[in-house]
Parts: sequence; structure tokens; C-alpha cells
Amino acid sequence: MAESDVTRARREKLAALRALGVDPFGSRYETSAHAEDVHERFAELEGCEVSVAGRLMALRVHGRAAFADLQDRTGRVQLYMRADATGGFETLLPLLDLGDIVGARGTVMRTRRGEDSVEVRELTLLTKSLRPLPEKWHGLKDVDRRYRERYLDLIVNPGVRQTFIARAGVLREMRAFLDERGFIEVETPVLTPLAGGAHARPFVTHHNALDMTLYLRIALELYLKRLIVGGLERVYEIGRVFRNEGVSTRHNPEFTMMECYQAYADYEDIMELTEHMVARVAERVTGSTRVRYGDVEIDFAPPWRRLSMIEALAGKGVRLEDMPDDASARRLARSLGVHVEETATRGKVIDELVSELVQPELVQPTFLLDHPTEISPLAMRKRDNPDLTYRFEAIVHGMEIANAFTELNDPDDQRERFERQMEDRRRGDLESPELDEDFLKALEYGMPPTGGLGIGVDRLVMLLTNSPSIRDVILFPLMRPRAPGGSAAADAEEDGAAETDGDGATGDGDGATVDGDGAAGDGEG
RNA sequence: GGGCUCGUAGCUCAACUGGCAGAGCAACCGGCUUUUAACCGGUAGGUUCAGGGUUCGAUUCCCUGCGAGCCCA
Repeated sequence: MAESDVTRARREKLAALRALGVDPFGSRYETSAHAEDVHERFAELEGCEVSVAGRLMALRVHGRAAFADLQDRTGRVQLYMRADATGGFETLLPLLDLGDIVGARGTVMRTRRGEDSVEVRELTLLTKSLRPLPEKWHGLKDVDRRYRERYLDLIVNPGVRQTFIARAGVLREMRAFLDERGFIEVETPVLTPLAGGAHARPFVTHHNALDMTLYLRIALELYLKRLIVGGLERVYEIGRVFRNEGVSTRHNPEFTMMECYQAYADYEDIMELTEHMVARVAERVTGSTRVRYGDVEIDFAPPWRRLSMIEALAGKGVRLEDMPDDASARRLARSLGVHVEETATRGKVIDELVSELVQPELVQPTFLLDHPTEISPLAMRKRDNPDLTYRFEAIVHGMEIANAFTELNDPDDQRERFERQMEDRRRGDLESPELDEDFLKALEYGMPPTGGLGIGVDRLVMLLTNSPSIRDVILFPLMRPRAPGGSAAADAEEDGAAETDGDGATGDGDGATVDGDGAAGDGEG
């Protein structure tokens, strides 16, 4: 086979290097500059000696001279080598391959064609690469392989590195913003006896020593609110949550959520916090509050549009008076061509109608306000209308990136809401959470009026990096394991992907549930 | 769960209506001291995702499976 020819050639070079006394898997190497420095600080560095290190991405040999492209974390820089000036030109260079990791010490110079370069005095092999890289010009396009072998994706597709650097920036700026406002970062359990705070099926596992069933958390909410009861006043957590659901361009079974809670605040305060936080993150990470996503420009600068659910429906000619009860609501939805389940309640239908008819049209950042109480079991009822809550979702490009409310702190009302969810559960809705007695107990001690927020970090990163799929912003998204004897790539690096337990089929009963759950603390009831 | 599309050399892609499976890059050999998708000459490289069927003949048509992408519920 051709590949074994290629790897054999590399292994022969490996042996030849050892015969020369060169360690093909070398040790530490002192660098003094990155590729970017050579370009950005050229005037300052020209004529100076620098040491750079990185992966060999291109090699152009001209007999007794040669050019190479060296890639490091910051980009690429050209190496210029000559037989009469570069140590190792005749011995080491012929044994190098694309993909090898080398160090180069030499003088910063500019070539006749104007390329900033390092004229190499001494070339050092740091690591021999035994496998050929994907093609230098077209890169690696097979998305399946890009996700399974992300290291290759990172090596050959430069935009990928930028995406994940941006992701780190989003997390850093969120933390900075919240820290400045007096929030403290906390960590709450991932393994919990009860999975609450959202409408989703959990992953189930087992603790051997205690012989107990544990669930991977589906939200951060209920533990963070316990901390508000405890008097921490402003807390946040950035962490992974897990939902046992299907995979799509917007869903990965594990994803990252930021949730924060501020005592003595309400959802108006949280709207202000949200728009300022996201605008700042956008500006610090991309350089502007105006960001291109696909073929549109999104402006995150505050204030964002505020649109109540009722107004949103009115804009579509739907009036609440036309749907006085569950059955009439379902009939109305169907007459508008919106699919709703036979058991859908009026509140559920309202949510569905907005998701289907209005949400896709909300391209610029918009706060959708005042959701029905029945789909908002953790939000405080509106004083002037107990069927609605002080809740908002932030919609950008039709995608829910945040979910927030003035938190429900009446323990009796909360108990009733939980009990209603338990009824849904008994009726077969496995996404409906169980009653959390300990959380109710905490509320009974008294939780101050509190505003809370959840942001789907992955989706925000998608928007800020112009990524069409959530898989583009998660380093190692969940993939089905490769079938034995699968396609050509299968022989490469089997294993890796763990066994996943079926699913994908149990899916997402209906679109709104799926859309509603991705971002934030609470889901629907 | 449903529909559509895709899987060919290490990588990126061709192969007409079913008729000898090809190119570029990468690899190997040779040449070349300022190139940059370097260039020039030569060589090698295939379980066409897997299994079955139709056919004189299947990369191509049909069925099943595996994996992936998009859309829908």
C-alpha cells in the first residue's frame, strides 16, 4: 500500500538519523521568537539572531539552497537555508519530511521577493513525524475526519486554531466581566442524585461504593440558587452540562454553559448585564461589536430590541383571545401550519408559535420577554398577570443564546410547579425533571429576590467565529465510533471514540423543546 | 424517526449511457544557491467504505449494512 510506502520511507529516515547520532525525538529547545514576531517586529529584528520552532509545512529545495515554511502557534515564517551557511544542510535536511518539528536558529532577513525570513545558521530536528500530512493546499476537508482527528485539523486548517483561540477569549472575557461586577466563580457538582434545572433527559451512571444512581447535571441552576440562599449574593459558574439527546448543528450532548445569579436584581437588570457582557465579549474577541455571520452582519451593541411574546404573536396576527384554552390553542397552531403535540398546553403552544413563526426572523440580538408560566417552572410570575413570568430569552440569528428570569423564590409556588412537572413525567415526559425536595427546603429558608442568567457558550462562540455548526467550536464533538473495516481512514487511528449508548433515536419529541433547551438554565414545563 | 446527498491513491478530486481506474499535491530517484501552490525530467502507489444482486463485463445500476453532511418532524 502507498501509505506504508510513505511511512516506511519515514522510518528509514528515522533509522538514518539515529545512525548519524541525531535524536529524532529531541528534548527542550529554547525559542526567542514566534513566526508572528518576525513579521510584526521585522524592522526591530532584522539582522538579529532568533530561534524559532515549529512544524515543517512546506519545503522548496533548490539544489544548494532551500526554503521551508515553519508553522507555530502564531502562524508561519519562512526559513532560508544555504549549503554554505546552514549547519545540517547536507546531513539533516535530506532526512526531513513535511510534518517534522524542527528548531531553527538564524538571522532575521528579507528575501529578494520580499518575504520576511530566518536565514538559518543551525537547524535542529526536534520530533520526527512518521505519518504524511494531508495535502498542503486543499487541507483536510473530510468533516468526519476533521472532528475525529482534530489534531490534524488544527495543523492543516489555519482557521480552526483561530476559532479555538477565540473560544478561549470568550471564556476569559466573560470571567473578567463578571469578576469586575463582583461575582465569584464557583464549582457545583457534575454528578448529582437528581438532574434538575432544565427540561432534558440526563445521562445516568452509578457510584459503586455508595451503590447509588447518579445523574450527570443538565443545568447549573438549582445548585447556584442554593448559594444565593447561602448569602454569596453574586455567583457564576462556567461548566459542562450533559443532555441525553440527539446531535445536530446546534446540539452536542455535552456543551458549556455559563450561569450567573445576582441577588436583589430582577430580569431587567439581567437584560442590561447580558447585552453589555455579550457586547464586550464580542468587541474584545473579534475587535468589534459588529460581527459577520454567514451573509449577515450582527451588531451586539446595546441596547438590544425587547419584544414580548404577546407582541411577537400579535405581529403575526395571533391574539391570545383567540386561544382561550389548550384545545383552541392547538387548533389555532395547526391552522397556521405549526406542528404541536396532542398533549400540548396553551403555554406550550404559545412557545411553539413564537419559536416557529417569530424566532427565525430575529437576526439582530433580541430579548423575547414574558414567557407563559407553564413553560417556565423556575421563573417568578408577573405581578399583573400570573400566567406569564419575568423571563427572557436572547435570540440572535434565530438561535437562542441566553435564557434568564427573575427567579421564583416563593417555596410554595415552586413546589406546585415541581409537582406539575412530576405529573408530566408520570404521563411519560421523560425530559420533565423530578421534584427536588432539598432545593425547596433551601427556598423555605429564604432566597432574596434574584435575577439569573444562562448563556450557551458554544452557540455564542459559533456566532463570534462565523461557525455554521456547534461541532466547529467543540474540540472533540461526540462522534459515532468508526465501524470496523469502515472507510479508508478507519485504519489510521481506531479507538478514541468511546462506546455511546444508542440514542439519537429517542430524540427531541418536537422542535421547540430542542430549541428551548440549548442555552440556559431552565427549560420548558 | 423520515427525505435527499456523499464515501475512488496518504490528501484534494476526475472517470460520459455499464466497457483497460486517472490528474494535481505528497512520496521515491535525478537536476537546480532568493523560492513561496517553486520549477524541470523520471519512478512507484488502488479491497473504488463493507457485503450481496443484475450483467459477457459494475467505480457506475439494484438491495442491505456502516459512517458522514444537509433538510424535515
